[in-house]
Amino acid sequence: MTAGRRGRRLPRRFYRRDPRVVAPELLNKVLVAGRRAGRIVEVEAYCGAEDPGSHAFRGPTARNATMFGPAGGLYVYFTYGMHWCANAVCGDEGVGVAVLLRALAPLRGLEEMRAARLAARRDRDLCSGPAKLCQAFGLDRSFDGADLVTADRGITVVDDGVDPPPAPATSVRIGLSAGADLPWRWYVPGDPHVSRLAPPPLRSPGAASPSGFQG
DNA sequence: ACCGGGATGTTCT
DNA sequence: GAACATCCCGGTG
Repeated sequence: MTAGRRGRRLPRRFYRRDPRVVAPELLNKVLVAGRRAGRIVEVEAYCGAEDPGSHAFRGPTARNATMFGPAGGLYVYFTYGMHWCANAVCGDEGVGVAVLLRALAPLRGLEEMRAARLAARRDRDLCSGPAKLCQAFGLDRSFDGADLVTADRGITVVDDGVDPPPAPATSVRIGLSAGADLPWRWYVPGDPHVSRLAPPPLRSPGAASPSGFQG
């Protein structure tokens, strides 16, 4: 068949670059897992040994091993005792860099997502956070190390013809202590499925008031 | 709308 | 023992 309306998978060379380049290009691509699909609207870059906020900052461990594997791998980790988060591994093998998938706009398989996300009162809350989207898609440890390029375990990222936003919104990353000042978050301006407009206000004397915009 | 706190357990010091 | 790339609920305005 043709590539079709579901789009075509991203080649390995797409991932095999600096995560700060890959991240904004992942915006408006589509994450597909089984019958569920969602458009990527928010991402963050994690930059390995040069990034104190990255799990890979102190080198390989059992937990972060996937980050040091081939580009296009899916790094799924467990945090806060109950949540899973998913990243697309980037760069050269052995480097330990990745892009965190932070929010999606649900496209297909909404019934399954609702069943997996009983706490979500509105559809816009199904995938509006890194752990929410993993819960909605049923992503857990069993998906760690899946290859997005070959749709290993049924999960992949496709391009369905929608370009990334020409002027993506940027901010510092959400929820970090180390590396909190690095502006490596990108999102689709105005999209209601983004997790938050701006990170929790870090109050400092004389700081300018944040100027977020979104309908 | 905007807070504040609790849940929950793996990973690393 | 502390930290943690989070989420949800219940308070208050």
